[in-house]
Formats: sequence, C-alpha cells, structure tokens
Amino acid sequence: MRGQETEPVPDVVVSRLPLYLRTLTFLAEEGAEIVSSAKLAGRLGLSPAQIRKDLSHFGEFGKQGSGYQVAYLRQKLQEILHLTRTWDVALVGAGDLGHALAHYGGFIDRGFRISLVFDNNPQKIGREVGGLTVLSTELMKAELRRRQIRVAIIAVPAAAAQKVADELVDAGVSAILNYAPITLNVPAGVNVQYMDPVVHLQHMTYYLEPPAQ
Amino acid sequence: MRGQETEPVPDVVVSRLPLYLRTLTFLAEEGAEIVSSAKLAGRLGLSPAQIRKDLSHFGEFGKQGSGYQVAYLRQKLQEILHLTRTWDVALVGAGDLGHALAHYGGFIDRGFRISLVFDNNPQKIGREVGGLTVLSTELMKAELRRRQIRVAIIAVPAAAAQKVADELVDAGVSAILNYAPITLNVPAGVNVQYMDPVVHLQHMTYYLEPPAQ
DNA sequence: TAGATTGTTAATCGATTAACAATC
DNA sequence: TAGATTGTTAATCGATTAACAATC
Repeated sequence: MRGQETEPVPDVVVSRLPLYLRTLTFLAEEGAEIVSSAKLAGRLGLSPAQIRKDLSHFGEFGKQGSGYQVAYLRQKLQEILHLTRTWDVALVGAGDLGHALAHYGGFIDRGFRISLVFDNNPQKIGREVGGLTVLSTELMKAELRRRQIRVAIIAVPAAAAQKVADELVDAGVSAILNYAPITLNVPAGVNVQYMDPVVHLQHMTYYLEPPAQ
Repeated sequence: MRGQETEPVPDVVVSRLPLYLRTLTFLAEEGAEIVSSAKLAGRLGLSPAQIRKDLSHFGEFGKQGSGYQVAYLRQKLQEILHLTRTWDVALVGAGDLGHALAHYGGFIDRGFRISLVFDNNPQKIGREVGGLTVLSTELMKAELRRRQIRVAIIAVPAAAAQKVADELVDAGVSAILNYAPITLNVPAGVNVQYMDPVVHLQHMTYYLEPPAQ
C-alpha cells in the first residue's frame, strides 16, 4: 500500500498484466469466482510469488486465506491498463493481413475497435474492408488528428513501414503495433510492439535439432 | 572462446539473435560490408555492449578496430539458429488469418515454408489456399508424422487451440507459433511462442493517458 | 603508428524467488 | 479454531553495463 504512486512499475511487470487479464476472463467464463495466485500461476506457467509481487505494485486486491475475486481483479486490471473504454485503432495496410485484422472479432470485447483503414494502393482505396471504407494514406494525418487516434497497427510491407510510422507519429499516434518485419525508429514517448512471426519461429528453431534432411 | 559448448545460452539472448539477423540482412541489402556493434545497436535500440556480449556466447565473429563482416556474421547467425535449411511448417486454421499466413511471402527467404494447411471445417477442406490444398485435421497426425514436421502455426479460434496443440505435440511437433489468444499447456521440450495482438495493444495502453471521451 | 573496436571481466542493476508474519 | 493464502521483505539469481586490455 502507498499513498501517491511514485516508483514506476517495471515494464516487464506491465507486459504480464494483459496475460493475467486474459486468463481471468477465461476463469470468469468458466464460472470461477475466486482464484489463488497458485492457480493463476499454474495456468500461466509462472510462479505464484511473481503474480503476487506483480499485483502488489498496484494495490492489494486479494484476501488472505482465499485468494482473489475473479471479477474484481479483472476489473482492477482493466482499470490499470486503461481498458474501461474502447480505444479506436487505425489500421494501415489493407492487404491480406490487413483484411484478417479488420475482420478479426477478438478486438472489441478486449478494449479495441478498428475504426479507420488506410492504404496507398488506388486499387484498394474506396473498397470496403470489415465494414470500413479504405481511405488513402494521403488523408491519414488529417483523419487521425481529427479523431484524436492514439493507437495504430502497421500492416504494410517492410519497405513502407518506417515512412508510415513517421506519419503516424506526426499525426499524434503514440502506440504502434508493427507487423512489418523491421525495427522502427520512433521518438521517445512512442511505444512500438512488434509482431514478426519469423522472428519467433527463428527463436524456436535454435532449440530444434538441425534435422538430417 | 571455449572448447566444447557447455553453459546453456540464456533464452533472452537467443530471443535477440533473430533481430540481429534481420538487421544484418537489411544492412547487406543496403550494401554494407562491415558493421560495428555500435551501429548495429543503434539500429536496434540496444547497447553495443549487449550485442558483443550476446555474440560472445557463440564465438568470436568480429575484428578489433573494424567490426563485423556483415555477410559472415549473418551466415554464422543462420547456422546458430539452424536456418541453413528450410523448415517445413504446418499451418492449422484456414480462416482469414490462415489465408494471410499462407499467402505471406516473407517466410521462404528467412528459413520457413508453409507446407501443409489443415482445417476442420468441411467447407474449407479441399479448397486451395496459397497453393496448398486444405486438409482435414483428421489427417493431421498421420501427415505430420509422415513428413516429420517439427514446426507448426496455430491460427484457430481460442476455443479450439488447446486441442490442436495437444494433437500437434502428439504428432511430434515441438515448436508452436500460437496466434490463438490463450496460454497453451504443453509438455516440457515443446516450445510455444505467442502472437496475440491484443496483449500487445493492452501493454501499450497502460502508458497512454486515459483519454477524456 | 594512431585510432577504432572487439571480447571479456567485474561492477552494477534489476528481476525473481523463498520465506513468513499477518490475517481472512 | 485450524488451514490457507496474501502482501512484503530479504536473499538469490541473472542480465546489463562500464571499462579496458588486446589487437586489428
């Protein structure tokens, strides 16, 4: 317990909170009303102590002897992660991946809604994707500013990604989920998360025996 | 330098190697022949010392005074990550995301090839996706065994993912890239990497001011 | 040679874990 | 009450960084 929030919470702790939240949602769907740090840890492959320590950065949410109320902790995590509202997200790139993201039904009940789709291909501009009309990237900056969009997803080829990132930052975006296989250069204060499947596959092949073939 | 490889390399080090490799490929395309740890670090937003320390787990690849030969270090990283051959990958799930992955052109020159696509939907079985015929998941175990597939991608809804994972493991798969928003339970020796866009978006909203709206 | 940069050591920093008093 | 589990402290563990001799 503490009065005013002072020490910043380590980013590695923050990165686990969405996993806790996701698991709590499952537990709630399964009808669980109470969960212990041990049970939550078992689901996630973490240690109970780590979960308790992580949560202790934000307050006291459990009860000795029983554990955490699932609905309550879930609510608290949503508040901590600023998910008590829905964030409008701009999607840049209306290719195969952009289509998949625009059609993905898993955003809305976890705090996000793709509200704008951009592409620079005249063939795609004006088409409809996931209920949205694809807009020209030339309109991007103005639209993002007007709608005060803070979150964007980059789903363009690597060669175009840095330019898109620059424009997004210029338009006031400060959270970027980047599917392009390239490290982006962004100013301090802008957060980038990376989603390159090949990077994760390559990470795993390290542990695979180089097969005979 | 050491004789026989003894100490295991920390996983956090392994996780950075694909990023080094990716950046070296870019540098090679840009025509760079030599790169210093400082330049590589600048590109990646890391410290030069970290890159040198990471690489030192595997050998001595640089030259005092100049740095690393791009082509040589790239080759070495490919060998370390077992990327001197192409890995056949099974894709499970032929929905929007599965389509996007099957059509993605970025796998082949980075060591992977989607060779099999499975789905349990009779509407999809027999259809063609990215040049491959969608097979029934009922054939999965036999096909994976027969072709000795070690790497798979899960692109099915969360509700189906654990069952798919169990079947993949049973079929001998030991590296799973999981797009379903759920933590998988797998035996020791099976590696899972997660790709849940919402988890990464939620990580970032922690740092965003909860907007007025 | 002088300048630059590696590979490595030791110091620092930070994260995880173990343990337990508090308490439901 | 007895048993269980939290929140927290201190210890441990591991990763990052700083610094520099070696050397290209």
